[in-house]
Amino acid sequence: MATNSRGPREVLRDYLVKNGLKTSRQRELIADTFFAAEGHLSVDELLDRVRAEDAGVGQATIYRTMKLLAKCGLAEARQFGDGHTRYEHILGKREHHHDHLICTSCGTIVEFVDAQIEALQTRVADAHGFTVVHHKMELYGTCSVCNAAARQP
Amino acid sequence: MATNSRGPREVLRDYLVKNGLKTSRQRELIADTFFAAEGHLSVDELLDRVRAEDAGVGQATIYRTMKLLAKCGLAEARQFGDGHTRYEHILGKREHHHDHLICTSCGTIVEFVDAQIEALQTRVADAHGFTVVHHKMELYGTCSVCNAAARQP
DNA sequence: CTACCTGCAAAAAGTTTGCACCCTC
DNA sequence: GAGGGTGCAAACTTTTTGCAGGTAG
Repeated sequence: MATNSRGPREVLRDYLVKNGLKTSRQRELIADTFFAAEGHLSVDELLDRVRAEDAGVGQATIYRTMKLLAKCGLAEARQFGDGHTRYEHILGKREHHHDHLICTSCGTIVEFVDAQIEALQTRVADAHGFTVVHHKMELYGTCSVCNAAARQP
Repeated sequence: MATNSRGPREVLRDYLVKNGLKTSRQRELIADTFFAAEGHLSVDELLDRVRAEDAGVGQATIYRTMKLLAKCGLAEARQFGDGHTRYEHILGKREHHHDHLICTSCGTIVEFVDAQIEALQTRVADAHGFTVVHHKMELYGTCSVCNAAARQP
């Protein structure tokens, strides 16, 4: 139960210790910067923000650290097809996994969870002999504001 | 009504003529090879198959032709996060939308549709005032073969 | 002091583009 | 015959890797 209250830094440290790895100024800075940011950062964006704090950080370190964060369950890589890998933070979201509603008109992104859908996904996977580890679901359309605007221009 | 019975070659030709472009041996070979194959080919795979027929085809031609097929609504590019762009044929699948189960171990991709999930997606969207136009759902995990292999190495 | 970690730069990997020649229309 | 199409190779982009030197434990 105390386990659930650990923050990113603690989860990272535990993982490092457990695997004989070391903490470093850069790793903590990158993790902090990543978790301080909203939503889905590309490696470029993250690098910019990290360098605003410490201009000496190399891009290779960002790549290496993000893979590390992904391995210890703190981050997840996402591909939106624009050629840039983006990372999303998922700490504490394991039980509260979320999906996305994306407004193609104004760009608003709403997160949601639907237990019934999750259950059905598992059922579908079972039917095909798959064991699902994670999933992505994105619903694209127009939000209420844009819908209203379209009706009364 | 005759419109719906046009095959890929006809759709492609129409598009070319309409846009002042030209047919070519390579374009038809690539389109034929692509449509003769089962779903989700990477550019590499497609290039191999095309070269089995005509070893002289350049990879740039594959890239250019696939973009062309995407433009005329015959194919759709997809990114499953393994660093390879894959194309899926969508002719006649407009009404038969489907989602994907992806094996992170061997790369197998299974298509599925689940009406209940689709219905629930609409319900969720409604609850947030969204009107969904299209969506993407990908379930990542391990397929039955890889599950079995993992249990008995 | 012994790994591990970092920054740099070179290397990979995937995709695009410039160019001279070829082929449709 | 003119303008698009092709193959080749070079250019680009994004990510990975090799190395020499730095640093945590």
